[in-house]
Amino acid sequence: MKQEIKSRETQELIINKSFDLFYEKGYNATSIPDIMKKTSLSKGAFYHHFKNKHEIGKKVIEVIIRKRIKEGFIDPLSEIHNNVPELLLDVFTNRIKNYSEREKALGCPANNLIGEIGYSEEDFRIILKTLIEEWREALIKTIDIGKDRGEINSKVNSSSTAISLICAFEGVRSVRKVYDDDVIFNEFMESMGNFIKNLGIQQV
Amino acid sequence: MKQEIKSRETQELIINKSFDLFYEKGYNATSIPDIMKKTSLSKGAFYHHFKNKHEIGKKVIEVIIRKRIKEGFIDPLSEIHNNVPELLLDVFTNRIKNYSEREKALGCPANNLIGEIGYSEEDFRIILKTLIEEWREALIKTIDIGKDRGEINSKVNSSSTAISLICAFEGVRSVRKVYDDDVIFNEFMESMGNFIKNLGIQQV
DNA sequence: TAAAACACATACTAAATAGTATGTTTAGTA
DNA sequence: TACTAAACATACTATTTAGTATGTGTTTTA
Repeated sequence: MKQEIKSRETQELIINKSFDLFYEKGYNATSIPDIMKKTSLSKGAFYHHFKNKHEIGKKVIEVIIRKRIKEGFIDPLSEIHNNVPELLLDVFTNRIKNYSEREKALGCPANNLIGEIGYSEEDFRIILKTLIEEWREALIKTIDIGKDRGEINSKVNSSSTAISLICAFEGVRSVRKVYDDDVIFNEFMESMGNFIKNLGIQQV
Repeated sequence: MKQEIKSRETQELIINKSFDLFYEKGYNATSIPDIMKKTSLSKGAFYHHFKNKHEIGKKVIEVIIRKRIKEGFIDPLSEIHNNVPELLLDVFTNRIKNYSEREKALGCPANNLIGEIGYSEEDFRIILKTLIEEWREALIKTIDIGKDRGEINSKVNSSSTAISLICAFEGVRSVRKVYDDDVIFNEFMESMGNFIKNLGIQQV
């Protein structure tokens, strides 16, 4: 039993440090020695727990990145007692204000990985797709609730709106990376705010 | 004279092949031997014309990526005889339909680079920022013309709208990378279309 | 309590990589 | 026509890398 706990702790340590480095330097620019230096463990420890770099990449996406999306963007949608447009406004704009400088400068971990992988890492693509789909489905549900309640115009296409919100959000986090100030975020929030508010207004 | 021409041709060849590989595999995953294999030239040729990998990275952004943004997104905005919302609709949605499978799967080269660089490549960041700024300024001008002509609501914030258009567009191209079909593009275009159309409608 | 299994550490290999040093050929020049 | 320099090619170095093989102490189990 003691061994099992130790093993899991070590695995978690390696996964966490891997995420930190992938986030900071990117997947390709991070080596296994890099990771193990951060854990203060040896290379033997890495290869005891994981088959290769590709596998830790998958684990990082499946565990850490998934958790971040769930806790940061999906779970907050359950605060459904709020008015839906306000809820969306909160998740997609207000939240940005609370990002740390590090998070602003480094952007979205999932999006960075998407940018980095080409045709190459097909496995990563599939997992990332699943994460986006989960996010999208949660958003669609929320928008549909808003429609039922009359808070969102019934003519709004929930699915296309959900995807657009995700895309726009991933887009700013990406574009913000090349800036060194918050101008882009502020301008984006204004426009995004209008977009969300318009979901509730009768359109032509 | 003959030498100068040869030299420039070789440099262009190296830059072009570098772009192809950066686009397909990413910057970090592309090695100089990789590049030179594509050019059928030797390593000596590379280091004769360029100082190191970092320098070819800068050149690729400054020359190729800049040209792509200019020709694909800035120059078309000069077709100003068109109605501005329609012009935007064309540049930001219709254009997507004409992308090759390769371009759909690989996403936006500029955005991929942004995703890949962390704090690390500060030089790249600065150049990419300049490109985005040029794009944004062109968009602001276009939107302002639309306002003057009464095609766009005067209450619309040109600057924040410009950034949002760019962000949303970069966002879809990124998100599309994890999918293997055009559903995301189609859904995005619908929602983006509404956003652009709303620019012309009196808002509350 | 002996032995098997586990959780690592250490030492190594083989390949790839950035970059250099030194050719060799061709084009410009005095 | 002799010299120089540019445009490469070839050969090499030093480092980093992924991955393996093998060791050692600690649990777990039979």
